[in-house]
Amino acid sequence: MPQRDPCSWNTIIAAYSNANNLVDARRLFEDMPGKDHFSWSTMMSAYSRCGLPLEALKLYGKKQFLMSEGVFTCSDKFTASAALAACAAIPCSIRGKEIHAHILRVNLESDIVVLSALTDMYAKCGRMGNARCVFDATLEKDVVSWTGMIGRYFDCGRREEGFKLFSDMLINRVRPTEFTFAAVLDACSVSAAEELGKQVHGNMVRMGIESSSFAGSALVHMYSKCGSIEKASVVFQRMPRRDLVSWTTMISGYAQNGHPEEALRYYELLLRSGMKPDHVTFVGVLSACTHAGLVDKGLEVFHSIKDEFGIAYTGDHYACVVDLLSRAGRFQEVEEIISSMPTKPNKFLWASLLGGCRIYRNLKLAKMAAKALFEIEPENAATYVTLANVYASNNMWEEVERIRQRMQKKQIEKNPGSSWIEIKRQTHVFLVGDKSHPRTDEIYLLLKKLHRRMREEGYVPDINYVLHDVEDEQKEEDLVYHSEKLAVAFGIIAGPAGVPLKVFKNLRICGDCHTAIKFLSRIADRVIVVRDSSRFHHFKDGACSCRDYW
DNA sequence: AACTACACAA
Repeated sequence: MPQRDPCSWNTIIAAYSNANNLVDARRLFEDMPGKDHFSWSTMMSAYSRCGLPLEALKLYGKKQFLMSEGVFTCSDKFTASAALAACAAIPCSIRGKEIHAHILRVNLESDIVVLSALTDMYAKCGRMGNARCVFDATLEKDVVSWTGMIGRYFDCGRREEGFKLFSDMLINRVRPTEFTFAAVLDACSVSAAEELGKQVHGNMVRMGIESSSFAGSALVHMYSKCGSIEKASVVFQRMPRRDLVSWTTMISGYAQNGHPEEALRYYELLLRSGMKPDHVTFVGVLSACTHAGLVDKGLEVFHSIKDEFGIAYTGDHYACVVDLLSRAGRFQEVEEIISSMPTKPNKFLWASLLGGCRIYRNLKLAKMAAKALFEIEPENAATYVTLANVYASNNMWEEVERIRQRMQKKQIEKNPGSSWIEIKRQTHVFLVGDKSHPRTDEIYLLLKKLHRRMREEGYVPDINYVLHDVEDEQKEEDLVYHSEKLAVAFGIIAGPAGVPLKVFKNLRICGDCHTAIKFLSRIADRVIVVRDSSRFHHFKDGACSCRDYW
């Protein structure tokens, strides 16, 4: 190679860094005579991007030392923001505060990018107050300053403040980018605020940025999570460029919304388009097989991950395949998979297994799964309740009582079940037996009336679910007033006619409610969608999209 | 050259 000037050294270091080839980038970096700011910041960013923020900070320390030796005469904003980004990747980093102090000393606090990085660092280290101070102190905020702060509010669940800031941003006439919309739409997805999401979609159309694959995927995701799979599909069809994320979003959306065959069809289309699926894609495909009860197809897909696509299994893949097998009662194969795993099963794998054991009353494996779960997350009430259910279904009532006592002693409280429904952009939340809603009288009257009709049509309340559900301690008559039934009844009363009712629940839907809502969908002639903690149920004409396989 | 970054089932 000919004699290289600093510029060509840097070019090659940057090329290696961009290819995430840290080894060669670092080798060149070490060999380079007269490293400048560019070399240092490029190397640091590469470490952060590859998940090695501590290495980035080590380099920053070295550079600081060289500065004190007089090698550098001035500080550099690029290096400073790279250092802040590294701190942001380390939760609770106190190094960030030191770097902040240094930035103030060398007068870099007027650079807008440094300020964004600083805001982000504080927020990601859990210091929302400090982050907001820096944000407020940023004069001439640009779209990145706004988007970053908005996103951080959503990250920590401060939804209202995030939306408020988004509207402030629009008032300040800062034009959002697809980054901004992605953050806002994600917040809509989490809370299933479809009306709001729709309005945001409208804004995007007006600004002409809905069709990029980045923002388009966020839209597909939002509509899927709100149970509007048709709208998700329309957005997907209209996207001029679809990347792997778009496809994966669509596949998972179909899987969750009770269209496993569509999910698998889109997986085939994806393969035919020549794109290569990644580890996330397979989570969606496997969950489609699980929901459809297509066990052998699922196993075929599972094996293809490694054999055909050469992708290493993740803990999530193992959890998916155990879910697939457990729901089908194929415990022999579950045991084989667990013993062949190179890593320790994660909590989701154990929870899936425990869930399957409840269906098939498999006490032996239930005990094993519960034991593992008690170690991983001793505070989780669901483990106790499910294990108690397995004992109950084996008529081992003393064991059930023992678990109850153990929970009491450890003061483990069950997560209260709640359901909610959005009507005219207002969210109405219900707890079991809730009488706090202003229209409680109408709701209870309607439920009583519907209950009588359901009985006439052959509905039998399933008292088993008094025990089986997480909301279990209710007496039989309380089944009628489970939160999901209250929300559905309110939807029938207050929701616009002819529009599907969409109810959301923080826990899994109760089995009796599942049966009852099937009847309700026919009697009230309504499409009722219930999104519970694990999936969607689309009820129509007395049947559910899950075909009772859940 | 730096800051914000869409997909995953329990």
